[in-house]
Amino acid sequence: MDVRSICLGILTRGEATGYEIRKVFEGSGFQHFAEASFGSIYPALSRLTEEGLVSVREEAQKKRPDRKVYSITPAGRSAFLAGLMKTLPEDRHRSPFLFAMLFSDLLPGSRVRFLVDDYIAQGEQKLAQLERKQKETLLPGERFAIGLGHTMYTAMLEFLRMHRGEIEEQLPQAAE
Amino acid sequence: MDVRSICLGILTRGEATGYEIRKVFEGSGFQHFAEASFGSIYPALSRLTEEGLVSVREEAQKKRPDRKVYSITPAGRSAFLAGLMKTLPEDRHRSPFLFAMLFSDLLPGSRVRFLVDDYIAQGEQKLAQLERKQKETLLPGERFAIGLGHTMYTAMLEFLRMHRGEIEEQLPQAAE
DNA sequence: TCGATTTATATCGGGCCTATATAGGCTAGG
DNA sequence: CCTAGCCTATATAGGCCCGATATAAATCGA
Repeated sequence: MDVRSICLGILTRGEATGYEIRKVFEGSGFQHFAEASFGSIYPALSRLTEEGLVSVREEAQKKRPDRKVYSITPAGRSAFLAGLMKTLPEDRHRSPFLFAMLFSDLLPGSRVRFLVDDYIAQGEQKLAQLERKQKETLLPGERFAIGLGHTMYTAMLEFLRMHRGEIEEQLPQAAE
Repeated sequence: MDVRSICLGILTRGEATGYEIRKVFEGSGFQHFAEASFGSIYPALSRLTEEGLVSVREEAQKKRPDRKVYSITPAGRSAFLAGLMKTLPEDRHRSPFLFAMLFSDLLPGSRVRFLVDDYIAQGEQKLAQLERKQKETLLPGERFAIGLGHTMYTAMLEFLRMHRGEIEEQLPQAAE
């Protein structure tokens, strides 16, 4: 989803600063389907303000950068929901790990084993994070999204443990 | 993975045109972890040629645009493998569908049901495609990547069928 | 006490995608 | 038989987004 919609979506739940919007998707168990960087959030909020879809309240703090608290306007809420009524873009998944595994026959067996170990460890961390999140009070949609992530990471880890041997067993012609 | 590496990777398996590189990831069962558009492939191949990592052979066809067939050079092969030996970037997954589900409480129930139906249908198509691909002769790494995709899509579909009720049951305050 | 982390905004360069342009051949349906 | 749409094939421009960097002070931990 584009960063504009991400910002509007967060703001439907209450006012927030750019910094806070970023943190919602940072280490919070949502990264498996949406995220946005500062470099895109701040320009997006500026443009949304120009267009009247959000409003700003500047809290000039003593000796700190001005805290700009954004709120969604009625026009912004309409635009956000209108966006969700149009055809959604397709999912996009990028996995440098799986791409690398495509060429496991060209890599030293030790490298393949390391990459698999590392990927499993990362998956376990994300699973633990999702489980922590599941204990919090969540909206139905949030519970659903977290639950789906949990299911998929669990299935992924099981597959990795079951099938890693198929790419780690080096064929004779490949050098170790 | 960056487009440069994707191009080099394909070319380790044999020469190809930009058009053919694109097609490898188009409807071929690999889209769930890697893809690249023409708009990035052609510039990437030009730069790789300048850098000596690939070489071109121009086949001037009668009344057709020149077919530029690219081959990887020894330097290109080294650079590609060196890239796979460095720390890999993390996976990045974007799902406008799951993002929209986060706001299922703000949407009409009919819209939520439509989106879920559509997403399930798409998932079934991808699963069928992966199963067709599994019947082909594949390298171990390819079989592994396709198998993992199959496992995850299967788990995803099961979750969707089991839990869709949790977001489709509208709470009283939400309008239909 | 001093360094690291956190809060907080902003910009620049670069990478990648979408849409568009060009152009002729093939194929299926009317 | 014609023609519309798709396939092959390369290329560019505009725009979106990310990563890195800059700035600046407060707070927390060793």
